[in-house]
Amino acid sequence: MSNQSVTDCCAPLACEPLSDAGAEDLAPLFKAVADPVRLRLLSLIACHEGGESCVCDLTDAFDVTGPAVSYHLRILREAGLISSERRGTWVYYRVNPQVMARMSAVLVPAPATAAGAVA
Amino acid sequence: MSNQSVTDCCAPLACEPLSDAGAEDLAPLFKAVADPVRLRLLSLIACHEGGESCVCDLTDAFDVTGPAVSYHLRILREAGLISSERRGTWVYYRVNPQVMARMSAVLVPAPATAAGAVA
DNA sequence: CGACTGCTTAAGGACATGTTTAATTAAAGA
DNA sequence: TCTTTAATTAAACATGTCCTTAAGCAGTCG
Repeated sequence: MSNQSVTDCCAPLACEPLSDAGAEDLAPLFKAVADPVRLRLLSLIACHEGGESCVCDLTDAFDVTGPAVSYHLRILREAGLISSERRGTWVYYRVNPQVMARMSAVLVPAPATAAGAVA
Repeated sequence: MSNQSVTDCCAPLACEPLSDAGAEDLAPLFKAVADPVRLRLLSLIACHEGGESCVCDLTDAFDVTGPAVSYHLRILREAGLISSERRGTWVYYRVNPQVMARMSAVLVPAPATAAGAVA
């Protein structure tokens, strides 16, 4: 009830027609995820022990140069999907599960005509 | 058990590190959805009575030219998110719920350390 | 301080996206 | 067949995306 603005701005696409504003709001999130490198980065961070990952780990994990990794992390960060924290020399990233949940919820297919579905 | 290749090629991002192949496979799906016009198209089709929608309805529904709608529908179709069928003069589109479900499932946040989660 | 590691920013260019107008195909009807 | 409506395709152009190399900034350690 508190932070519904983050977790559910929009009903699932299949429930009610998405408004123009809702679409403009949602599209950048999916755009951030619409890249193989960023999908893997997101996954690596999410799966990493403690739920966070150092950039150096990410850079080592696949065949992408340092600046490219930085670039993609910035895209994800600016979209709100991940957040960064510097601790000493290293920078750690962790995913924002609320945003992931919101994206996931929006894509859920038609709710199988469950009880009480009015819209 | 039958068509798992469609519905769950990849575990949720937060469950196990996405492979390179998995990322290349998934990215085009999100790319297709990473546009405000396409998000609204998808939503309009999914919500429309009977689960399908004529192109003319879609064109009328918002401020986009015919060719632009055709372009975006093609992107969605080639990504496998929707399919088209011509009936007489009109062409009807409907969404493919399996693909939606797959995308939704991949984005689901960490499974709350449920029982038996081995990955 | 000075050199070093970790990461980000900047500038550049190759390639992809999304829009427009004009032309084209597909079906229906007089 | 000729017109009309529905929808797609083609060509052209403006923007955006993502990579690379080179430079910059933030910390650590000797």
